[in-house]
Amino acid sequence: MPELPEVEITRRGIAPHVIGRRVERIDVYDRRLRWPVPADLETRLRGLTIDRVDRRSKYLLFHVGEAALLVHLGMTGTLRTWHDPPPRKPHDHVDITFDDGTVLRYRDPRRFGAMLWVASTADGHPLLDALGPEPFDAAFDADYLWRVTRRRHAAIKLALMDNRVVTGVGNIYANEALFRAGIRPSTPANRVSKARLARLVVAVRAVLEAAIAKGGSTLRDFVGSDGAAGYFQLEYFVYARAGAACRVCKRPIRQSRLGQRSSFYCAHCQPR
DNA sequence: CTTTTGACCTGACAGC
DNA sequence: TGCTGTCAGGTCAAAA
Repeated sequence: MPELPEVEITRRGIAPHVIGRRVERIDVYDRRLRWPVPADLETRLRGLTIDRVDRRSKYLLFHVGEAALLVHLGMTGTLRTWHDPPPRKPHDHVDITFDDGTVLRYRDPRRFGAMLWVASTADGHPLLDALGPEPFDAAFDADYLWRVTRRRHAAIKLALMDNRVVTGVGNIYANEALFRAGIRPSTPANRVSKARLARLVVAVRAVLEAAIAKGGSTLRDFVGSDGAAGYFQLEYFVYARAGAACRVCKRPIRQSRLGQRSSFYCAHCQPR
């Protein structure tokens, strides 16, 4: 579910409730996430104070001194804070209780998410070390995109969704950004001109910013840290709109498949 | 190196 | 009311 905007919404919602708070207890009800929740997580984290909450790609990092708790929401994960949490429901896998009684609850029906321990953020972590630039980094520009796509013959949409190229862009926002940039998703990456890559950089940032401003996208189950839904799905130009009229030219939106993911585009607004 | 495919897991929905 | 098949926001690992 969550792409960069939803993870960022989660981060902003949670940070004020947990920064400066000391972890009093950790209850892991089900360790079977994408990787098992480390058996020693409780003993490592208990008693430590959260200094900062960062987002890197779609990962959240709860910094505690040199170390950090790393959380990924997978496809269906949500993190919510409660002052007085309701009874645990199925798929509520972890509760972290702070010294002021705040409870941070991790829920993830499909269990594609992760909760791991990073011993030293200075030393890096295998999941973080190979990541490309953040979309809002100055390093993500047309020259950079041009350089890293020279040997890529596969579709530009696959490059855009590759976290080594740029982080945080998933299926929804890749489709939306390519529409805004007027680029057909199936175009081989190395055949997109530098001028159009420059448009793509602008479009990626614009769509992510707009989504964050709307609280992210709630398709099935995403909610922010306070339980509020997002509304950006109402502004989609192409995603999940197969057969519907293009908001710009009124021609039908088409659907295809690239790398086992649904792709949506307007054949007129996104010419070959 | 790039590219493709399968795998992980649950729930929702369409069609029979 | 079942049952089966398909699809879903992610991304890793293996194989080509």
